[in-house]
Amino acid sequence: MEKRETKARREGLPELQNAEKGKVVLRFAPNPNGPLSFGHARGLVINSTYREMYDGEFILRFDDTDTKVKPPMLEAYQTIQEETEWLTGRKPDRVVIASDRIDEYHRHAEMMLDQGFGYVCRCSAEEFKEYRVAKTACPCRTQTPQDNLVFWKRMLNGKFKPGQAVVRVKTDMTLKNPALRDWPALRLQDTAAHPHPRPEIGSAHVVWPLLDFQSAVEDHLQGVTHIIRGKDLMDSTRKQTLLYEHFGWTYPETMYWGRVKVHEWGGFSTSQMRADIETGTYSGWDDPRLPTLAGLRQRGTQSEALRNFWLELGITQKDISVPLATLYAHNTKVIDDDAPRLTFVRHPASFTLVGDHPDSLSIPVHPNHENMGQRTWNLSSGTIWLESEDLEKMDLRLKEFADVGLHDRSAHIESMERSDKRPIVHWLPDRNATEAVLTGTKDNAVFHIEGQLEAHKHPAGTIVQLERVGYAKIVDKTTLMLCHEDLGES
RNA sequence: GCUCGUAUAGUGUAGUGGCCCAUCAUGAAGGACUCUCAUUCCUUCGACCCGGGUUCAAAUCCCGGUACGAGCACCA
Repeated sequence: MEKRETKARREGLPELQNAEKGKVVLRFAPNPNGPLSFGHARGLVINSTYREMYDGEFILRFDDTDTKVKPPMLEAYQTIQEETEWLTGRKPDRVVIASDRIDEYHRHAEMMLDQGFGYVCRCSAEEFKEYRVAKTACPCRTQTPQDNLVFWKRMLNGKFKPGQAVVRVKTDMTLKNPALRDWPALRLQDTAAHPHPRPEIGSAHVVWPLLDFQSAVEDHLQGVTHIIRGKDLMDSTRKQTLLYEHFGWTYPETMYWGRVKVHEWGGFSTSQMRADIETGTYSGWDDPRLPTLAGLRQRGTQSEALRNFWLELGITQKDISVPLATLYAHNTKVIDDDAPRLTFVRHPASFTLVGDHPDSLSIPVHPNHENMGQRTWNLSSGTIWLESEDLEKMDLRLKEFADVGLHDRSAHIESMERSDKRPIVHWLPDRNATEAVLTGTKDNAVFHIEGQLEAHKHPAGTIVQLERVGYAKIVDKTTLMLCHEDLGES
């Protein structure tokens, strides 16, 4: 009987190992070389949800220690904080910027050299690779701490060019895993040619930590207790654990998730998107075709839907491929109850109403929620719009109104009550219609559909349901953005 | 090549030796409700990678194979 409890389907995320309520510290550390993407959302959602579960702390950390290969984008520091707040529903408890902490990393590098578990290596990358493969020590490995500190000062003073010297962590050249053998901790960057975009940093430093060192030291300094990240960083954990042993620290608990691919999106990289935006392939970071948070928001994806999506996937180490339909299903659940109904007649054709009918019509804003009020349509002109795709059938039921028969350009009212099984179509009196364009995406292309939109007072940003068409976001008076891909139109 | 990791329905996911002829969601098909091709509700379909072993008992433990992914960057 008690055992049924344990067998019941687990709800939400699994428990954290070694976690004490109120004492859990988590972090998410993106590179600010662009705004956040769909994949980043996983790190944000999982880590911030654990913060919630354990009443702990959540740190947003900018790992901006490369000025050349992945140069940070200045605006991203702000954007990412806003996006984090949007997605997680609150500000991070702490924000740490790695480039503000260079002195701290230098201090630890010096400790490492002084205590003899690190050394300044002057081999080239190619040379060292041979030593790594051969499992033999490079000549620099046996230098005394005194010598290492001298070389260190020379690194700091710009006496070496990038590539001429690097600080390595002494591990063991015979370790089974080649990735762990005397891994590099800090290197030189030509910050004169490639200054850091933050004006307060600029060209102030030439010795910069690599991710494994920076992240390891910072996690310790911030008291991080649990690290949950992609399994591509598993070797990172092993490297960092070796460093922690040297320093006499204890490594946080770790969990990993696998790769996620979205069927409809190929492999997008931040740098590739950046290039495509610059060449005009995409309109901006918020282009609805892009797998960025900005792009998803642009098309009306709710943060709650994104959270539910990632929580449902959980943190398995399996590499998976999911269709966008899964995300859309979550989004539909979130938005439907609040989405006012609106009529949008695509490719409209004008008809004249023939027959007796009232001058006005009242239709609920939402069929399931009377308290959302009524929309009132004005029929006095006797002219209506019908969707041209609906005209194949000559007998139609105008939704909420009347059965009509179509002859030429007129719609003859045959009955106000529903009298048979004729198809129900959406329609619009011209007095309540304005021209509008519905924008959507399909197969990485943008399409526009012209039509007549029902007059409304919803502010920009409102998610509405266009009856028989789909959910859409109101962009401005005459523009709508389709929330979910695939309309069968192009 | 070396190292590490993962393998449950179409797609995701629960399950850590007996409650499992396997959970939940999504998807597909059918139906109910509805004056939307929406929402809601109901029904049906459909899976433990392969081969050995341990055990009274294995999706669950062990070994081997296969497949897929990641790391071996002076990127993150």
